[in-house]
Amino acid sequence: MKSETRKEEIINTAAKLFKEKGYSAVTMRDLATAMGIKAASLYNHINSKQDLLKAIIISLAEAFTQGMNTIKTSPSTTIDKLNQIVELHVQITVKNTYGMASLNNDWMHLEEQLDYYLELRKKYEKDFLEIIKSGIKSGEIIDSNPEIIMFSILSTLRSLYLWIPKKEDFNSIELAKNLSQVLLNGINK
Amino acid sequence: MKSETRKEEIINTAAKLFKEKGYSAVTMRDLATAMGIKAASLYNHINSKQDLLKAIIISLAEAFTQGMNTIKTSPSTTIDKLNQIVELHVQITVKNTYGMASLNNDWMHLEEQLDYYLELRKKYEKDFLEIIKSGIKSGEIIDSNPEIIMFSILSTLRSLYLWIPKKEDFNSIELAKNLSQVLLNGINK
DNA sequence: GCTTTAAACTAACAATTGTTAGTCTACTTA
DNA sequence: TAAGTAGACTAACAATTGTTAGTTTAAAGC
Repeated sequence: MKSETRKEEIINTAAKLFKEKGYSAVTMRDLATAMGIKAASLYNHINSKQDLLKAIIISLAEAFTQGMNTIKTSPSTTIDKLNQIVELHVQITVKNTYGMASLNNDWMHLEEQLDYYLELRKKYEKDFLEIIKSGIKSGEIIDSNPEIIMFSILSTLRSLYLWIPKKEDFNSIELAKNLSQVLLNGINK
Repeated sequence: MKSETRKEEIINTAAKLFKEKGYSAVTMRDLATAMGIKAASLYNHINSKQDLLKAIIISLAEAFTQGMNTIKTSPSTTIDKLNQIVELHVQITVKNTYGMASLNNDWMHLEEQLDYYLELRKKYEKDFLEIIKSGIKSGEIIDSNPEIIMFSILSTLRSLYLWIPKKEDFNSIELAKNLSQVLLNGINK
């Protein structure tokens, strides 16, 4: 049984660098330096640069897919489902802030896995839109353009990685509550 | 007097490619191919790859700065100022969808101009936050965390380039109106 | 104490990168 | 018609890229 800890250390360091400069601008020598070793040594643990990106992005995309599946099949109101979606994004982003940058900005550099990623994303947005549409139908949310509603919420949630602070005392429950309030009820008094 | 048209054609093509793959992943040979010429020929018109990024980003950043200056000194209510900010983003994004991708994702690859860009961005966010805070003080908008309110609105506006359609019949006034409605009044009925 | 193994190293590779120098071609203008 | 110019070209460069091969080191397990 192979211990994965060193490999995971490399993946996490890679995610951090990818967030700072983007996948394409990070060289294997950059990554090695950040790990305190030589570039060639990386290959005792990983197969390729490409594989790092895949490891970072696909696991995140699958976490979102799984979360959405739970939410959409739950017997909740539309408003509550939207709250759960906010919580899902906050929770995943807090756990992997660096990786979220790659998911948002470097997915196009996936190669064999690109089609799979696009499938997952398409499905996620379809499910999201379905929830909004059914909320409009039931009269729970305003009868505005559903695409614009989704776009507005999703843009904010996808940008969370840029804003979520690194401090330890940070309260993710509080943030999710606050965010739901603003996203669902607006700010106009 | 040098005619700028060919140079601008190159800049626009570069912006388009930068949106698709990011600045670092686009080679000068990619750009040349997209222009239908050889890489070396590009240098009859431009100084460097770096200069292309600078030309794309800085002009946009300055447009936002100028727009914000107009808005913040106007004698409007907070709600109206926020409406004007939405309009500003929609208008600039419609005019330069490709460039907005670089502004959002490739600013860190600016070199000499990086500090200047960061200054402009910092100032913009400070002005934005000031508008929100004064709206809370005056009781126009809800007394929630101002950073979260700004983050929520700004994330949506900064992601517009990903969603705004390319079709000619697209109505940007309508989009701005719709977006303001959702961002300010929320979606909860 | 011997063997195995995880994890580092040096050296090198072929391909790709941004860029420069110098040249040719075809309009435009005097 | 001659001169100038905008804009393309070929050829080449030095540096950097991801990656491989083969070797050394030091700790763990028998």
